[in-house]
Amino acid sequence: MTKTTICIIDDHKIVRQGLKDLLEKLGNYKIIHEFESGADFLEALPLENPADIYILDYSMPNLNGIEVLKLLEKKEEEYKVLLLTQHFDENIINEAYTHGARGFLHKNCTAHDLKYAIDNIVKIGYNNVSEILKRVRNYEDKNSSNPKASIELSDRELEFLTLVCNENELTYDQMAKQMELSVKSIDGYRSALFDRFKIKSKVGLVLFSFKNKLTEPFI
Amino acid sequence: MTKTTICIIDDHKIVRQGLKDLLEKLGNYKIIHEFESGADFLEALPLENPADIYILDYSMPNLNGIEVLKLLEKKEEEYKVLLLTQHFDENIINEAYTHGARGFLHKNCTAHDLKYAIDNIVKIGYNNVSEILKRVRNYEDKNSSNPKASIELSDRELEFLTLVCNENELTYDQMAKQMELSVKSIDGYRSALFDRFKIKSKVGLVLFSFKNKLTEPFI
DNA sequence: TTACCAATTAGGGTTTTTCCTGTTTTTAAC
DNA sequence: GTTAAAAACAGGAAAAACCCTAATTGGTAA
Repeated sequence: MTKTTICIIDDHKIVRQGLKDLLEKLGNYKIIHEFESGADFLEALPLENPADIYILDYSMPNLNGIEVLKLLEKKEEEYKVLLLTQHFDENIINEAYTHGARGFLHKNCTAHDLKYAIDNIVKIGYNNVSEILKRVRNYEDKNSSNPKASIELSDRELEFLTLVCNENELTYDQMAKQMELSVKSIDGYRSALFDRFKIKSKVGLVLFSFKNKLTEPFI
Repeated sequence: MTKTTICIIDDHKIVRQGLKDLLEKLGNYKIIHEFESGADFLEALPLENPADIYILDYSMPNLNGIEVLKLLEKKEEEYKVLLLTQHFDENIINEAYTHGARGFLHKNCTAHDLKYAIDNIVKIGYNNVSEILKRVRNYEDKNSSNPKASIELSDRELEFLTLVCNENELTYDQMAKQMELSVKSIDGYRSALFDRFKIKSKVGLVLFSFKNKLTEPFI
């Protein structure tokens, strides 16, 4: 019986090791590739001997799992990706599925869950077709009326945003002094980001920044 | 040669598995206990055969690593704890050390880092004494002038805080309507929380709430 | 009953934020 | 150099946030 071949993309050595061990104990699985970042993985494509399934971590520095999925979508080859996450987040699941993820698992799942998901994906293509369809539909609905904000930030914008999200609770006046700008320039940055992010308050800036990991989280 | 005995406390099976595998491959280490939550671990104390070192995950549901450390401090027995974290956070490191952690590692460390830290802790008691002292001193300084805020919240306060941290970016006026209170009552809640949390702005409320996980994070 | 506490409401003030419509200065491109 | 785009700056006004002090209400403990 040929074994299911697997590729793991996760920045944590320990997680890679754990998965490897777990899977090989389950038998019938063989890890044939490992990458410690999304960038490394993408660079290595197309693989000479593709794996049957790609286990991809969501939270990685630089490129997170969703971003990797988006880039994979553009490739000609098909990659069956099972996304692994630390926390359970509806939005991430929805977005992952709309960008081609075949399944979704929490890192705290049992060996049985993992086996079940992998086998389903390899055999049927998806872990749970009806759930995926539901989520993709919902997510696209929401997005059509609310087009994705651009989150390209200039150095200066990032500096401003960092000050806004800073625990010192600076006023725009104080930010102006720190950035050696007039309050009016700060107001310009504020206004520009409000427009781009479709928000309407300082708190909105903080929430958006956290949600999109634009500034260093301290949590 | 007797092996160094280890206890692992981590809510993720995969991480436990990975650590176990990694350590046993390094030789000279033996995992003798595993717990999947801080609560389980604390309940099992005192252990019949204590481990030489306790590898504790920071981010766990219910009780995080710091909270576990705080409860361990009250015990008579001594537990040499090496704290593992996902993200690198100065505050967590500082707080962990002030509450008795012997060492600190990022989950993405190498097997060598892990081995080095464990051996140091078992032999010397601490991973890096001078760094720890520095951090503990700094942290206590900050805390003495800024005593810990009380984070007991009434139902109504929590409701208010939830609205503040809500993505809808409500004004206090709108919150008043939703909570069926006058703006002045809302202002009362605001002011009370500002005092208790030693903050001075709406953004401060959001940051504090996230930091202390007072409201449901969406991140 | 009285005294007290917490939650709520009020009035009225200052500061900050937000939102306009502009102008000037810098930078980059041709 | 000219020109176009981006970044910085301005005045002013309305809204919201912030900060006092104090009164009212309702429950409850002495």
